[in-house]
Amino acid sequence: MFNRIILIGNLTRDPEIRYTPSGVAVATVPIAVNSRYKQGEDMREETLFIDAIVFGKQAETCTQYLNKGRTVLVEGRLRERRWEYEGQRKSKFEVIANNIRFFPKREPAQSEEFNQVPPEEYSDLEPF
Amino acid sequence: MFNRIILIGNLTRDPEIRYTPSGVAVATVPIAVNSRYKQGEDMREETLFIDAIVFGKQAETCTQYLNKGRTVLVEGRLRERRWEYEGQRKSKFEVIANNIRFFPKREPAQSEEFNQVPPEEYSDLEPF
Amino acid sequence: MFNRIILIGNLTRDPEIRYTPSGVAVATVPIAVNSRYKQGEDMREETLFIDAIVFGKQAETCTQYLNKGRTVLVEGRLRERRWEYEGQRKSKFEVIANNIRFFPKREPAQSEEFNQVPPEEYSDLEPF
Amino acid sequence: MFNRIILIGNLTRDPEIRYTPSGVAVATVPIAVNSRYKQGEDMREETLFIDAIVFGKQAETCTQYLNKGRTVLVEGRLRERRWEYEGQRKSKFEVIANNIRFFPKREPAQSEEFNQVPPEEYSDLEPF
DNA sequence: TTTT
DNA sequence: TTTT
Repeated sequence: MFNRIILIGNLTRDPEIRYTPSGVAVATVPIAVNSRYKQGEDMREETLFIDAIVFGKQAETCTQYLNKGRTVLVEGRLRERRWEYEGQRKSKFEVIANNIRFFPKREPAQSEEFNQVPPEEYSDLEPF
Repeated sequence: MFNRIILIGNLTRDPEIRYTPSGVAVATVPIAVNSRYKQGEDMREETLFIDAIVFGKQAETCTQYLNKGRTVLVEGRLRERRWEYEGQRKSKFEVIANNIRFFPKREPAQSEEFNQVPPEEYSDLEPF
Repeated sequence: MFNRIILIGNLTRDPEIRYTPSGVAVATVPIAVNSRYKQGEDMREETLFIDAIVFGKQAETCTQYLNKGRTVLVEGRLRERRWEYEGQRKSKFEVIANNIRFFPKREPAQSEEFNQVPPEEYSDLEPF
Repeated sequence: MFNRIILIGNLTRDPEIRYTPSGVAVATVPIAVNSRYKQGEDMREETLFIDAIVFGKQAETCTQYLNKGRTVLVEGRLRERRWEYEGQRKSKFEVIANNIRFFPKREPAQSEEFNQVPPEEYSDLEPF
């Protein structure tokens, strides 16, 4: 079947790296993705918080160059990881990344936003 | 920023429809997305279960034509809905769909699978 | 930067395979992608014809299992190949595929279309 | 079927706007998308030049705010437009955009590149 | 637990 | 015809 997700967001913390028993690097890159959409008449904001999981050489590059606040594009597949903890069923959604790209560091003065043309595509959507 | 997800999966139940106070149709379309990927030497299978939320005329078309087992392509954005229930913090990931497409009904005899070439793209990935 | 294209279409001919000097298999998979969109009041149809270029083991699998009429999903990047021929500048757009998936063969009797809900997302678009 | 393309690139010229007989704004936004990929041992660069076609209010926003050199994300579908000119068959590939986003203006001094981790995903690909 |  |  097919499972593809593409996100652009900002790191909410520095990446964390660990290594599998077989020695593969695995980085966790926690990001926030801001969206705006129309809800009837007014614009809503919403933020998605999710971790990207990055492997191998890319994991090491992430740890080396990225830190809190940086903007990245992440491409991969969505998965829900499930486990038990003290008899509790736990679950977490993550993006298993096969591709991550770094956007230029933002200049402190450069407050012009990552601009977004009003998303007409969503104009019929979003009740709740 | 940017938040795009594209999934192909099978309905795990019939869609459910409801209407917002302002009369907009909202359908919940629960799907299962099967993936295969290499983990070191062996192939793993994994299934993502998630609801697509569809609005307006598309919601009505889904309810009318789709049922359990049907295959769909869903395109939209990922969001985490959060709420409180009896003092508990709850949360659920969903796909807010701006586009849904129906695949042909599978003939009962036609058991040939939605085929998938071994995803070389993931060959370096996936420790856990 | 970022260059991603995802198409679902039907093969217009059987795939063709060739091998690079270094022995890598390269398959050409020619597809037709049908779209419908609103133009003002009426629905338009349009078909995109393009070749997917597939490498390695996937190229061999394509040649082995696919033939004219089969439906595939292709994911990759778009590129324009340019060359000279008899003093003429030639060019061709292709999808360099990193992923190709096979849909089930359609049963002859099963004429129900790969259905498409009217794409509200394009409702404001498309003059020409 | 399904036809989706997502590109991030730089404007090679200022956008141009025109209006259809029915008064809909149509902007042409010409972009260059740089890619790097491995070809056997060495890294190759390649640039895709293509026009994004943007409609309605988004067309006007593009003309107002974008100019040569700016970076944008474009999402839409690929199409080949065909016509005759002086007995010659002409054709042009374009992206019919349903979504365009503006990236921040780059500071002149800020020469740090839109960074790209070596795309392991393409490591098996690209003979030619 | 949250970024801009 | 090309951007960084």
